[in-house]
Amino acid sequence: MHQKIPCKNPFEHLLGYHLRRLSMLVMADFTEALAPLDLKPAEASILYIIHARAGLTQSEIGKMLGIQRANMAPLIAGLMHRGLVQRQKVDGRSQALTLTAAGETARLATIAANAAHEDRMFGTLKPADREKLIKQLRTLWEK
Amino acid sequence: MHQKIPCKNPFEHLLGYHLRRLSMLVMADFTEALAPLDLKPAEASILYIIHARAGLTQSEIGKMLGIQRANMAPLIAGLMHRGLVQRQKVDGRSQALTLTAAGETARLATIAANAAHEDRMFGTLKPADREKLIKQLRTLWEK
DNA sequence: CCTATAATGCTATATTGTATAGCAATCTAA
DNA sequence: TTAGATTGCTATACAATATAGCATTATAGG
Repeated sequence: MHQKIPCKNPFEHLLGYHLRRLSMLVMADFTEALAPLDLKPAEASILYIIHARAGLTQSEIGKMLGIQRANMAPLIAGLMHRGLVQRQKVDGRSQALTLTAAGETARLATIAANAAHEDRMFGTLKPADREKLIKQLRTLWEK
Repeated sequence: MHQKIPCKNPFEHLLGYHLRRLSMLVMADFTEALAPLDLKPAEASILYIIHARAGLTQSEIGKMLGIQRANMAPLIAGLMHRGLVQRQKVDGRSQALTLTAAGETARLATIAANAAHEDRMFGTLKPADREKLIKQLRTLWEK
């Protein structure tokens, strides 16, 4: 038998625990940072993607972001209704998505909000550590 | 889950993005690892805490885990109904919580499941990197 | 002591994010 | 040509979380 060390916080040595706590904190701050722009995180992500890869269909975007087809429908409908996104028939089913001028304006605003948010959350890390952390996290979740 | 489409990813340089993707992946695996034990992550966490700090009230546990008083009530009721947790009056309001024998058995099972889960998720990292990562994440979310 | 305030446990309800089922129209491949 | 897959969508279900309010009890100040 090995010696047991009394531990007040039983999660102290669990990576998953700290990961989740930080992730929740960061998401809360991100949500708050986007609120003045009247955008939810998922909506902001969609604007990002459409800008980077204009012409994708909403199903493809959903696959990239891990959002179901069924849940993409009202999201895109909302963005279109607000004039941030427009679509164009590709064939009888698919519709290519692009940002409107207003959508691009909104995207630029979220870029700024996001940068401030990242600094708020991770500003205490040196840029090199920040970059290294990104690489570490990415290799852990990608494949 | 979802298929990954080759793309230039506008989130590549965002720490918050990778943090969230990894956190979601890890939570999904954790939930799956606990499923055979018929425990949800929150329930497992509660067993951990009660073991480490027997005698706490459910409100205090809630504060430690970030769970509202209102949401603790059915959680604790469920654990008691399953005979994993018992309580004892402290005064007219508060009740001190302790694990039953069955609760301790369940806790030990989750410890094993959790260890396997952490290895599955983070096993590619060297122990030193793992420890460093924990410290980094903790300082980012705590205080 | 008495009383105002706070804490505890709880119910009921709302909100949110996400998951499932199924449908009509359309495309694709055998 | 036709079986099967894909797209967009509606409706619905579910789980986690948030809010409001209540009865009981504890605590602190006068």
